Amino acid sequence: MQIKSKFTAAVHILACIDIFGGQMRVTSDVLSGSTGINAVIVRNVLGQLRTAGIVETRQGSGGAHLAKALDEITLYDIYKAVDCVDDEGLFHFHENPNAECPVGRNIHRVMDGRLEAAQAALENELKSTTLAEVVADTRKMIDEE
Amino acid sequence: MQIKSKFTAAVHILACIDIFGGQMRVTSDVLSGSTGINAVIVRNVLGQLRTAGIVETRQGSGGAHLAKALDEITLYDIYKAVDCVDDEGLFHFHENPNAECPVGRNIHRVMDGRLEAAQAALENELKSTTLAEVVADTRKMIDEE
DNA sequence: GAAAGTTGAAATAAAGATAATTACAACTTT
DNA sequence: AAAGTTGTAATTATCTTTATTTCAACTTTC
Repeated sequence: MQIKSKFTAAVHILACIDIFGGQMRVTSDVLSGSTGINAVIVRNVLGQLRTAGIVETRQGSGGAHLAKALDEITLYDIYKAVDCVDDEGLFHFHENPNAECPVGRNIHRVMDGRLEAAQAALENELKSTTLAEVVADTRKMIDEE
Repeated sequence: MQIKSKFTAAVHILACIDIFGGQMRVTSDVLSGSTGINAVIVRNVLGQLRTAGIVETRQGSGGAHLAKALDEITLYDIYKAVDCVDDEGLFHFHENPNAECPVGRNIHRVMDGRLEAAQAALENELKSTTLAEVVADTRKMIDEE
């Protein structure tokens, strides 16, 4: 079980938009080349990031741009934007517990609060880093190569 | 994307073993009946819990028993036992980032530490509740019905 | 305004992961 | 010996994720 690669892909994409944005038009083809991800999938991710107000793209002209300052975009914003986790939550229950069984009909409620707390802990951690840090670290690594 | 239901299933199973253990032989069939999960899958989960030293089962005789005190089993122990998350970690990277691209060949390293921290936050939260609490809450809910 | 290049989006296919099912040998108890 | 159970392997089904194909709508440039 893994959180879908769309999340890390989105971070990769945003880093590229910032780092290459000055030098070239960062099209879905360019991003596909850097990430190894199919260009249509890249466009889907960009679409979700656009809906979330994180990037700007336009039909025809080509080239994505950040819609916010790097330090105003957290990893959590990206994670939310690409829908890593739906409304059901990160944890999954089996659909058919037996309502005849006293444990079966209560276990969900007993667990819910605790699982939400665990998910919140993960998400809070993601809120604590911004793209600014990620890009700064990436630039540093590139310089040190 | 969701953490596989084997985790919540395992918690359900363990709660049943404790709550019904006094009254009946808790076989994989009984557990299948309460959870709605196929009996073979239940046996697989029990096998993983046994390997982790959480339950005891024996061929032939039938009926699972807890191998530890309820307050010595945390949700994290169960989560680990059933292999919700493999060695690759909770977050998933696309396999083929372009090594020619300076971002492509560095982004993984940049993100790793932060993603591990997020995963650790989730796991620490799971460490903070024991089966004793889950079972106590379940019994309370049953009594209040 | 035509050509070239791009985005947005839908539909379909491929690949991978999760859960269910079938089948049966090994084991315990009665 | 019979009945019931576990452990395990093999297969199938279902669902999710990712890739691919296709094309209309849009911008820019010539």
